[in-house]
Amino acid sequence: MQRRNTNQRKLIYEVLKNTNIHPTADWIYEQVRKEISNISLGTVYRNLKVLKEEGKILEINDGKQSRFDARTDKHFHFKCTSCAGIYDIDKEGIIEINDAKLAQMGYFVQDLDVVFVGICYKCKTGEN
Amino acid sequence: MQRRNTNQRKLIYEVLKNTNIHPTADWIYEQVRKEISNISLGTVYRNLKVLKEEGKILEINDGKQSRFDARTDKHFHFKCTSCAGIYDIDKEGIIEINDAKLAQMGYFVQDLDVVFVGICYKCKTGEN
DNA sequence: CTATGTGCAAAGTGTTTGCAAATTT
DNA sequence: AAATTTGCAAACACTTTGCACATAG
Repeated sequence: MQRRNTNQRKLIYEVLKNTNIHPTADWIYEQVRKEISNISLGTVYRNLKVLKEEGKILEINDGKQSRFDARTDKHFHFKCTSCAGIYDIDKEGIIEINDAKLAQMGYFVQDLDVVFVGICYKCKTGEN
Repeated sequence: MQRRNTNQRKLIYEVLKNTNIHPTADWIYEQVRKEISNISLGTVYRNLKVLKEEGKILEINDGKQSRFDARTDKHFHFKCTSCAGIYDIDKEGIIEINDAKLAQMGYFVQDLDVVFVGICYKCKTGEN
C-alpha cells in the first residue's frame, strides 16, 4: 500500500513527537484540532494505527485506554500511582535479564515490556 | 462494608484459582454458567472487582480486554505472539533491578510489571 | 430484619468502520 | 485519473450501572 503524507498524518505525528506525556488518542485529537479544526477523532485513530504499523510510534496499554509514544528506541516506563503520570526510563543499567534461563524454560524472548509502578519525586515531596 | 460469601462469588473465585490461562471475564462467565446457569455477566464483573479489592486476584491488562489471575504472589508473565497465550514466570533468578539508581532518578518503585514477549516452545517447535 | 448481592437491560466508554466526498500522487 | 484518506455517524466490544427482587448473616 502506497501511503500518502497528508496534513492530518503529519500533524498527528508532530504533536506526538513533541510531548513526553504519552498521551491518549483524545488528547492528541484536541491538540491537532487547534490547527485542523474539523479533523475527526476517527482520523486520529486511523493515523495512529498507520504510524504504529510503520514502526514510527508505539502503543502503550494503560488500563482501558491506549496511550501513544513517539519514542521507539527500547526503554521502560514508570507510572506514578499518585499523579498517574507515565515517565520514560532509559534502559541502561536498570535491569539485567537472564535470557538463557528463560530460553531453557521454553520461552524465547523477543521483546520486553517493563512498567515500574510507584511514586514520582514531585508527588513524594508534595511539589504538586 | 460487610461482604457476603455468595455462591456466585465463591464459584467465580474457584474457577479462576483452577486455571492458569489468565482468562477474560467472559471465559469465567461461561465456566460459571455450567453450575449457575442464570448468572449474569454483570455479576461476574462485579465479583471480579470485589475479589481484586480484597487482594485475592489480579487484573492483567491485555490489549482492550482485562484478564484475571488468582496467583497473587509476585511473578512475571510471558506472552506468546503466536498463540496469544500468557504464561507465568517465577520471579527467582530472572531479573535483577537497580532500585538504587531508580530512586536516585526520583522514581520510588513499589511494584513492577514485566511482560516478556516472544514465542513459546509449542509454537516454536510446531507442536500446535 | 436489613444490608449486601443478584439478574436484567440499558447506558457508558474507548475504538473501529462503512460510505460518499475530498485529496494526494 | 486512480488509489488513498477524510469527516461523519453509526456500529462495536468490553465494562459498568440503576433498579426491583432475592438472599446471607
